[in-house]
Amino acid sequence: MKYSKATNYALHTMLNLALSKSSKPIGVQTLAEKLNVSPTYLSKILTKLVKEGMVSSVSGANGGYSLTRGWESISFLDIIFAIEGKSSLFECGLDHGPQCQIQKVMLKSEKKMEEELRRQTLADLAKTSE
Amino acid sequence: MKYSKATNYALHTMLNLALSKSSKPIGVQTLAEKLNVSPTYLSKILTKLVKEGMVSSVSGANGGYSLTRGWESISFLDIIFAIEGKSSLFECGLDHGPQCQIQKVMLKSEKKMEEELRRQTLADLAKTSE
DNA sequence: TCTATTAAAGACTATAAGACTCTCTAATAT
DNA sequence: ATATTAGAGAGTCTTATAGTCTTTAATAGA
Ligand code: SF4
Ligand code: SF4
Repeated sequence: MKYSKATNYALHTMLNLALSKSSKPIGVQTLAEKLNVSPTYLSKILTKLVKEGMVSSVSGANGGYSLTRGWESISFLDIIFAIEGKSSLFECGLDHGPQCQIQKVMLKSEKKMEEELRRQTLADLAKTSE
Repeated sequence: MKYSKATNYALHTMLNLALSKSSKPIGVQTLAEKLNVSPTYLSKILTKLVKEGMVSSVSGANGGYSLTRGWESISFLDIIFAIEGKSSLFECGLDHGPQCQIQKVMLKSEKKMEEELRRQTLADLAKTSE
């Protein structure tokens, strides 16, 4: 069980966008170079972020990507969910009701991690990384 | 990012072993039937648990698997680590030193989950599941 | 000592998910 | 119009998971 590389790229890209003071959008070409990853691949990741409303994009010349207003409060969890999906890490396929302790424990521990990831915002990250 | 099925099987098998009052070891055949999984596959999972010292095995007629002494204090985390390995969920491959906030956050959140998983023992599970 | 039984090991196959690439279309600034 | 840039979709490559099959080692009991 590992985070996907896409999540890694997404986190770094969001940080790059947050650190860019420019008001101009940044092209995927530029962003991809910093991460040493192919532009077309990063493009798909960015599209997911756009669909979740954390990033806005503009096509055409001088187009590119930029963070949406309110970006400061975007959390690590938001970014991770955008890429990995929101479903639980543990799924047994069955449902043996409330007497099932296994799911209860697995779910609770997962929530603890999510809680922490929700607490960390992009603003925090940008502040300590600049 | 999902837990593997093997982890699921391991947790259920450990629970089954804990609930079995019999002092006789239980064969993989029997254990596999309960989970509806092939005996040879479950066997590999059990071997991992044996190697971690949580389960003891005896070959030959009337052989099988049983929990080792001290099983009550085995935690969910122990079982999960035995199957999934102990390495971090987030690995970027690089090391940009202490100013890297991304790793810091990811690692910390992971630890929160592990903390919770370490708190839950097999004894707790068996008690509330019998 | 022989045989049935059971775990362990290893090679192998199958399926699925992740990590891309390529090509084409749509939007937009100049 | 044209150049530039994002988006969408199909297709490929690689890796990890999931699982099978076969052989060997250990042990109980006849
Ligand atoms: S006991 Fe819980 S975890 Fe296990 S199969 Fe039933 S619902 Fe799933
Ligand atoms: S900044 Fe941190 S997470 Fe990103 S590549 Fe460097 S060490 Fe890894």
